[in-house]
Amino acid sequence: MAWDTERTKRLLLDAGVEEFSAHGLAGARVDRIAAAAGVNKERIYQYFGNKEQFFGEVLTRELGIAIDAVPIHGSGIDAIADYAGRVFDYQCAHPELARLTFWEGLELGDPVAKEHRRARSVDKVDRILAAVPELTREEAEELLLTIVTLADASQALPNLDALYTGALPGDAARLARRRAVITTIVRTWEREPSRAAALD
Amino acid sequence: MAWDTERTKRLLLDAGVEEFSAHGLAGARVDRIAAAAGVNKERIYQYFGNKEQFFGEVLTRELGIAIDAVPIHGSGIDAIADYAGRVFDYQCAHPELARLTFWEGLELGDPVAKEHRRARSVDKVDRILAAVPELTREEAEELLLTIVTLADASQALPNLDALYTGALPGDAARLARRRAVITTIVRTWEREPSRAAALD
DNA sequence: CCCGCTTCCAACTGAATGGTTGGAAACAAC
DNA sequence: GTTGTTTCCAACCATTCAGTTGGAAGCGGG
Repeated sequence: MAWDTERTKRLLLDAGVEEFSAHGLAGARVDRIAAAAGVNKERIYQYFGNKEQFFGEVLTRELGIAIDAVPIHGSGIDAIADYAGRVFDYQCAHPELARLTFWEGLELGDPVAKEHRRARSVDKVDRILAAVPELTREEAEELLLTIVTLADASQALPNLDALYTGALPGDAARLARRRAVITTIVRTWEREPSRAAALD
Repeated sequence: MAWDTERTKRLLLDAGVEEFSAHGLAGARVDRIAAAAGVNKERIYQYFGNKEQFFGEVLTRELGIAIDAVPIHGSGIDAIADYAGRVFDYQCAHPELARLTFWEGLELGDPVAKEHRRARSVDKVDRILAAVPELTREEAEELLLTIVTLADASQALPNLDALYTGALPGDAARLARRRAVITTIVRTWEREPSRAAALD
């Protein structure tokens, strides 16, 4: 077979998603990633520098895929509620992503590729504002943060779920209920004149 | 000085809070904990078994303190909103706790001292139901989960905050706004006839 | 003051782990 | 088919880490 370095890189990134999602940056084992990818671990250092930089690449790739996969459509608060539901669905389908995001927050503090991701976030906020012009920018920011936090947490923190609802992991009815809670919360964003007052 | 094993244990637990909160279970270093406590690390194994059990003790103690520190008072949804605000304040004052909770969710999956904590959660839900009898048990559970998730996340995940609001860490005005968002969300729980319908 | 018991620790160990290296094999150009 | 370059890997290395051990020092009881 001919050289196919892109394939090798992709194999490593795929294995990295699994490993980092499961164990985080400190807990991940470079040897395991290489073995799962069927590639020598030296390749990781050659292609990506070191473990931490590699983690950054993994996270950046997954985040990029996710943000493109869930666009905002339509207008009105229901469009945002619909968006929130689809964010939730995406997280359910790709639970690694929420875990990666949380590992990043805990282990790194400062986000990787900060500028790039910040720009993307501003873009999302712009789209929310375009869909619901009544909101202030700050309200839209808080709304987006709330959506992402709740959707991510429901995937990444099964412990809270088990504790507060007694739910078993993978309970579909539970997931549907949680989804409904989130979309309902989003819809309240427009019906609350007191909200704006609270944000003086 | 006389023997004071309780003091030694407390020193270790205190140092454990710091270390585990900062680095998680996998990232924490037993040597660092012992050094910070001014105690030999062998004491950890003698008193607590191993690193993971010690982590469990640390988390259980902190959680116990926290749950007692923030009770539910009064009745009506405003009492719950007030409770949510105080949960938020407590998390701000003790940011280690949220991080410990998140580390647990990511690294352990299954909660430590599950039965005990589950019972305490049920008790909290009971108190919410007592304060707001119109809620179903499931609604109350979702409400509590939402409160805890949002309050914890705002402390444990500065990366999301930085990304979506561009806030610098430690911005007091930002914190106050976030607090208002959470209490406002709580208050919507009673005004939404559609919520019950959504939870068929 | 001595004896049994507990608390404490310096030093050690065995196993992983992140990262490196020297060279073999695949490839392209000529 | 020879040369130069790039991809790839087995084996290696230095370090770090969780956990152990053997014994010193503090303690209460007689």
